[in-house]
Amino acid sequence: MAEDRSADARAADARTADDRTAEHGPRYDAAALQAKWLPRWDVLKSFRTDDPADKRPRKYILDMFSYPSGDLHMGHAEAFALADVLARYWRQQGFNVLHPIGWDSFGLPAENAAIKRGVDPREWTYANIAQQSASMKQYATSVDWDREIATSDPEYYKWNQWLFLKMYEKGLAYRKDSWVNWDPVDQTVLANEQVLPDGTSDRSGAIVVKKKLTQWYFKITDYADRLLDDLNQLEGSWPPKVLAMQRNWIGRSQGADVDFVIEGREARITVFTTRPDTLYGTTFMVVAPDSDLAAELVNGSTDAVRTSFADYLVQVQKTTEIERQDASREKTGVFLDRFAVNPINGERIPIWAADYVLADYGHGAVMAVPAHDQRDLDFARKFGLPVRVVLDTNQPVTGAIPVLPINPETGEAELPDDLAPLDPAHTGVALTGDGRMINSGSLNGLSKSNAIKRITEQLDAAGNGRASKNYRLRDWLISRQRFWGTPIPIFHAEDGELVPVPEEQLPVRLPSTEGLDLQPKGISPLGAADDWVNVTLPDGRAVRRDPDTMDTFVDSSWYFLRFLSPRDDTRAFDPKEADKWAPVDQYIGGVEHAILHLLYARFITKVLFDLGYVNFTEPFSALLNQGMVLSGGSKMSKSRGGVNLGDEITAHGVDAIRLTMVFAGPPEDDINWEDVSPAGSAKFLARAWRLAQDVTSAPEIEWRTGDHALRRITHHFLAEAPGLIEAFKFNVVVARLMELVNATRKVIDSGAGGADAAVREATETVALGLSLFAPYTAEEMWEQLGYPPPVALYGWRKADKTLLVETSITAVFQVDGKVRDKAEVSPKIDQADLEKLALASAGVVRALGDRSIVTVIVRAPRIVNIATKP
RNA sequence: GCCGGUGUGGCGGAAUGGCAGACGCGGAGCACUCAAAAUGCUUUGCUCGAAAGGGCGUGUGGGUUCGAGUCCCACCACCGGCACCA
Repeated sequence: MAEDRSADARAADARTADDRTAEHGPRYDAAALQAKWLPRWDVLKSFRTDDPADKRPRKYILDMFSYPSGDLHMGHAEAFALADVLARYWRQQGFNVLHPIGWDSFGLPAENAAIKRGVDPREWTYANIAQQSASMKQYATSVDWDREIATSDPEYYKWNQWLFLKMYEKGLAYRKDSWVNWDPVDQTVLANEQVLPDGTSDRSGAIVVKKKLTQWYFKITDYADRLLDDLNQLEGSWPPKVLAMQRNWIGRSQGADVDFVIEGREARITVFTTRPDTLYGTTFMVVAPDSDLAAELVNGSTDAVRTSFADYLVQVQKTTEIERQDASREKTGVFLDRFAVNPINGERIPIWAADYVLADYGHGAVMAVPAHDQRDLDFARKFGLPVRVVLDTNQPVTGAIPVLPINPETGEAELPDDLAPLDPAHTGVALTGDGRMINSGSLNGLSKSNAIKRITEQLDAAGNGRASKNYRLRDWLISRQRFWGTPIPIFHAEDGELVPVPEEQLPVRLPSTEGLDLQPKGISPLGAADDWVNVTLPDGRAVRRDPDTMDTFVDSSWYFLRFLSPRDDTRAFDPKEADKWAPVDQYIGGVEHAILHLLYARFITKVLFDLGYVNFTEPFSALLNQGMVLSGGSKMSKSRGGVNLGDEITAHGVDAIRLTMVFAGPPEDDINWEDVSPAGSAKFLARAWRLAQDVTSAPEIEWRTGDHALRRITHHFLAEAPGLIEAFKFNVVVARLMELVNATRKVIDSGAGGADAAVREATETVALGLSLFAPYTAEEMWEQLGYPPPVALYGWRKADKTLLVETSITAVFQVDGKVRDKAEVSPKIDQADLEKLALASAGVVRALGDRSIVTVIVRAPRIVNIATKP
């Protein structure tokens, strides 16, 4: 083996060995660096952004603020490391960067902990905030601590109440009595967005039940179209997944409302359908059994129907949400012995009640077209209802309108022979594809989309239908029957009148918990705070305060604006500051908020736009979803154990943990902590740090005199890194830094030594680059190199273009696409010379053998490919 | 079922249509050491071969191209979201 090694390598072996025994120099000590720099940075306050005269361009970099439920964990460590890279990067690029921090400090965990320990939620919350902010400072996030906010401060939640009142004025906050999601463990209502797909609460994990209650709602459905359409603006700067999830959640369907006359009922029943083209194929109607409509229709029916319906309703209400959503479940239903009239052909169709129709979507009733809708077909086959095909899916959509065979007896088009085998009545498979209309009067021959257009016009003209849209999105239920939240600023008069709390009386502060039982019991604990809840108005009326608190997602729906003027006690935020800084240029957070928080924040931003407080309609111009940190393949949490951030920091140092987070892979990807090496990161940091120890030249040294090859590597790094950062390829930047460190090490050990100018230049570049990821190490290096702190405020250096020009290039010679030889050539070599060189090279000659050349592709100076045949 | 995403060494991952596997982890060997740790150096896709040098190789199958991890078509697998939403 030893024979293969170069003389240089052996010399290096010997030298490093000697150095180590001889020197006993200082060792890299992460804990010591943290202890040294943290207090100094505290004094410097380098990341304040409050100078109104600052003329630099601005960037607003924000990570989703954290819930102070304990100390920081690995998930925070990843998110904050990533966001901090961007904040520090843009600062280096000459931007005035706003990177604030705050605490989403209202909510159930504080309240539950308070109940458990018998203390005020305030104590628990603010103790946690103190602990987390200390950890965050140690973690060296480059934030402006002067702008720190906590949503549980009255100075903050006052403005939640202000926002509520504004929305109330505009009719966007309203009360209604409705079926709501009820969490039986936390004893509070939940928004739809907080119910997981398996029907459990996202907080407590309890199976959510339905309860009929009067609650406060925000009218987010008024904004459904804008929330959906404006997603197009975010295309390319938000993750496709989040855009898809939001679109899905809003769930807009286009179609038509169709009015059906009901026998024995004055008012018509309107149904929503996305397939008005199939109106001729409607053979029955279905209403949701739990709708008011069903109850009313049953009332007007026979005793027998009333009995069977009552039984059915009991059965339906016993069904859990989870069972109900199972599409493979057998269809159930009862005939109501009532009839509707199809407006297009006057046909009399029976009305059924069945739980596959939902009371709170559309109008709670559907026109059933079994031939072209699978659910209707399943129902029709179960209960022996007729199936009529009105769209021939065998016919091509384009081309001449086919001539349809007419049955002379009925005068109707017959099912074409080739369609008969597909008859849904027999196959049980609905025909949902496109084709040509049949059995549909004036629609015959039209394609699906043309028929939809035509029939909608016809219905509209006749006054019994119109184009219509429906949404999956529901209004946002914001009341919570819990203590630790923003009180809703409304008085209830005895006659039921709602009296908004006058703005000048805000904030409506939470009372002391003294004497209050916070134990969840289904009604808000605030209702029992007699002194607080009972108020006499100036006009002498005795009123009661609304005892509920707001969903904490109200707090987080506008907090990014509060950071802009965090101490302003005259308004929620200063619109002038909003003009300057907002919207957020880069938002960073977990994908778990893809719908909840992001949808609400987008909604409130649009409301504030409509109210004239901001001049933009989307709060977050770009979004990055960091992955999760996993341990043993599953998400880490306090209950499940896993890796503890504090322990990791103690073992490897803050810088090594931060570096590990960014080096692990692309930011969006999950990190399996077992797959990465914080010890390896620490080793690299020590290597980088040692470079600064070894530099012996003074800061004034002339770069140009240094090692040329190393200078080229340095300047390639300077040229390449910014693009990589902006593409979020932090891991690649770290890799390039490692290469730069390795190259510098080599020059020190086996080249010009620590006095070389290029060694200083490279080491300074390492410090500047490293300051994005490992602030302590970078700061220490910077000081060692002879500069005052903070390294974070030194600008990025421009690459010297003359050093980027290649002087020699490795040309690759291929035969039939396989590399057979290489040669060092001038970048200016011309095509003919390169071809000659290739054809003459030993590797090419050997590979060619006696094969004959078909073509030679030359792309000077990089590649020659010779295509051959035997 | 619909929508979004991802498939590259033992592992994390890199690669404007032009040398696949940068950088790191892990492994192997060596140096230093009484020894170990730490550190440094060398090496490391699989495979045939003593070597020189071959063959294979980016989920599968096709296609475009002188040339495909990258572009196109059709699949497969996995992850995530939605789903009796008319």
